[in-house]
Amino acid sequence: MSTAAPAGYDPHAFTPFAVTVDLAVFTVREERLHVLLVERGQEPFLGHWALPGGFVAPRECAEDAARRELAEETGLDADAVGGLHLEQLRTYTDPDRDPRMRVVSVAYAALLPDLPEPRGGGDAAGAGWWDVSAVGDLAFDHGLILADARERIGAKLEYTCLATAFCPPEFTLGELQQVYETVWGVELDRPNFRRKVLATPGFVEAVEAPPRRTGGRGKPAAVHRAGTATTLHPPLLRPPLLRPEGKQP
Amino acid sequence: MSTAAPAGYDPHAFTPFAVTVDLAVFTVREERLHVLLVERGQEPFLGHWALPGGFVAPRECAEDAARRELAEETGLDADAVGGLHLEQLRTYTDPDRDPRMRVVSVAYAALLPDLPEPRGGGDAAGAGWWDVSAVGDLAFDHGLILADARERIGAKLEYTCLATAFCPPEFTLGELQQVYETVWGVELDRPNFRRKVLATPGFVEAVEAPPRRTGGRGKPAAVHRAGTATTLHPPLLRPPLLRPEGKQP
DNA sequence: ATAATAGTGTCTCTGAGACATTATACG
DNA sequence: CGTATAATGTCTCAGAGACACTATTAT
Repeated sequence: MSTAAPAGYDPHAFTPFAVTVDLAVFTVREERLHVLLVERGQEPFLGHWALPGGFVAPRECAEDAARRELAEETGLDADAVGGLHLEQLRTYTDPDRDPRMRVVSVAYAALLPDLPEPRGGGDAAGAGWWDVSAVGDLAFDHGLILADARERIGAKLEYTCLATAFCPPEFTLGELQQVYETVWGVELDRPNFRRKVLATPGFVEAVEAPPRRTGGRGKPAAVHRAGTATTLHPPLLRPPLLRPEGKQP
Repeated sequence: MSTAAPAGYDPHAFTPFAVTVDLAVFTVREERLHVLLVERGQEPFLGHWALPGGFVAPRECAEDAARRELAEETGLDADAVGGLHLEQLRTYTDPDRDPRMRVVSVAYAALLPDLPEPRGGGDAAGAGWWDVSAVGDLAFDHGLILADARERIGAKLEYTCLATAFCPPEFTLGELQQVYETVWGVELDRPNFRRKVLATPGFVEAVEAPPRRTGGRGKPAAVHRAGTATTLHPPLLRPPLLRPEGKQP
């Protein structure tokens, strides 16, 4: 833009890039955080696991591309994918992140309830849910993207109502608490969690229905739906864990 | 990636995009939030104001491109630009956001102290600081980017120590408070603000120096430097303002 | 009965908002 | 002196952590 580089705005002076989307799709299964991975069927990184993703089409915005890829990978129908929360995470632009060519990738994170069918895409190379703490090295910089996505999701639970996106349409407060505990990797006090959630208008609303069994034993839990609120005021902060109180006076 | 779209990973099947960076560079001048804008010297949007930015070079990551553009626009030397906080905001990918061709833009936000020299780039078309509340329509989707940047900056002040980036190397607590009040558009209670800042270890540290004049009258304020902490626990939340308490049972 | 899970009540402590008071400069 | 700004102190209330206790189911 400066006079020293007037070519900056010259429409013929640009370098062509490929633009892709990569998806970090999370769910909670069996009290563990899981992420959707696909096994690569081509070089580079043939046989390695990677985040699902693909190229952005010529007349498509990145979010539409992400929804399209998500529908392909999970087998969810377009309506379901159209309604769920997709969060743009960050864009990864290291010149060497793809050995073939210059590719910048816009990363998205998505949260799904535990699907009865673990995968939907008829991908020959394989796809499936992985416990995030058991994920090894991923293709490209997808390990970095996955780490950023986990951090972002954890932070978002603090000040948004996003946790309900991990739950089925109707859920118990225990299941909602399990989401927080799984994503944050901590245990929460049940009475306090309950008090906080119910004290936030619009976070959840009670469902007038027969209470749900919890697998057999114990008192059946009341059933709730996600409310209309999107943000938490005040936030539900993660317990500080081992914060070293950095004092050096 | 699914068998229905195997071309997705074909390195010759991608659509070429131009990739740019756009910068929302903020400062606080005269108790108002200001943003750096440049006047466009070419079509499209000739004569309109826009955020500074430019194309990403062939072997450059987006953040390097942003720093390069920032140095060109502000006239800061490379060392100063290399040290300051650049925050990747979002990537804008609407297919029609640039009428000339398909351009995706990675937006960054930066915070600067009030510079003695309002601009540095010898840009013929003009550049300067604008009061954000007096900014009219901008070129492309830069109005949207600017709005997103303001929101992000405001949110970041809540849970990070970023506000010191708006201040010169040495500053008073009154100046720091002014940053919060300017960005948030609210008035804060001075004793409470002071208590909160000083109670956060590593946010600021006192400078052993003669107290600074405040323009003449009144008691001189003690001088502080930015500390080593980067996050605020617990956060310094914006006053809820007019939160309508959305209750509809 | 006991075990297991859901839900309620209560005490306490921290932190923030409101605001009075004191301190130190200038004129 | 009066005025202006910086800094300290105090009161109160909301919200969160800890935890005791009650309720309702299955076995």
